[in-house]
Amino acid sequence: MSLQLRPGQALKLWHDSVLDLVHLDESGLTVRQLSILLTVYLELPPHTVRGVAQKLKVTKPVITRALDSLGRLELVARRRDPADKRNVLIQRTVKGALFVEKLGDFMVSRAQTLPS
Amino acid sequence: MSLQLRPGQALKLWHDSVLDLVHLDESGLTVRQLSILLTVYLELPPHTVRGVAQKLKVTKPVITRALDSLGRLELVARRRDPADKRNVLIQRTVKGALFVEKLGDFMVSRAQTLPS
DNA sequence: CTCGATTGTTACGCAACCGATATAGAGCAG
DNA sequence: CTGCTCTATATCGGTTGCGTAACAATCGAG
Repeated sequence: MSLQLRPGQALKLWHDSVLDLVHLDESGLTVRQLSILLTVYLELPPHTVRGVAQKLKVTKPVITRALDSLGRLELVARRRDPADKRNVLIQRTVKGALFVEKLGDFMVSRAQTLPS
Repeated sequence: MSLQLRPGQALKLWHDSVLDLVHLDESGLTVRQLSILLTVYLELPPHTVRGVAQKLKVTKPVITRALDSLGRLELVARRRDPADKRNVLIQRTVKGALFVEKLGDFMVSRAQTLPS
């Protein structure tokens, strides 16, 4: 089953949710950082720097720097891959999980207030 | 009529849409800039610097700088208010309208591919 | 073991953003 | 006109992000 959504609804939903995110902004997140965060929390592990870089179509240093920032905020963590020590595994954190969960709740409640 | 959306669906929809946005990224938009852009195009004019600043709960210089950037990208335009020349009216542009429209289309098509 | 390939990080120069403060221009009450 | 308020912008120092290029660590084929 697919979700039917008209452009006007979609944009309003995005607008409202982004506004919530800006208000929640203890962080100063970039669109890229947000994208990385959601990728790590929504797609199946394991996540490597290279893999995420390909997914976002950006260079690896971009991911490294974003992980520095997200790590400082404790929204994600890094760990060396024991199997192949060249790899870095991007891991979830409690704080990050709560943050993402809050984002989802915002969007759900915003969706309920959309005009038909 | 409200739109029923489960948290998992909402987050996946956001993830997919943000990913599209990052790919479309000729711009390097900030979450704040995106928020301003959507506000200008979705809410009723007129939009002033002060008004948008209140809406986003940020200071006015933040809006001024964001308008500099968005103006450089031709996504919005500025005009002095003839009635009260202290005000600056934030106006829409063709390029900005197309950009926002594209965002809406992305989200609509992403919504259709959501699992139920 | 050796060497090329792969992974992630760091270094560098540059541009953009931030918060806070100061400033310039316009309105408005008296 | 005078002074006070309001608007938006300019300025300052500091922080952060970017792209490119170099780098160290690790793997794996031969």
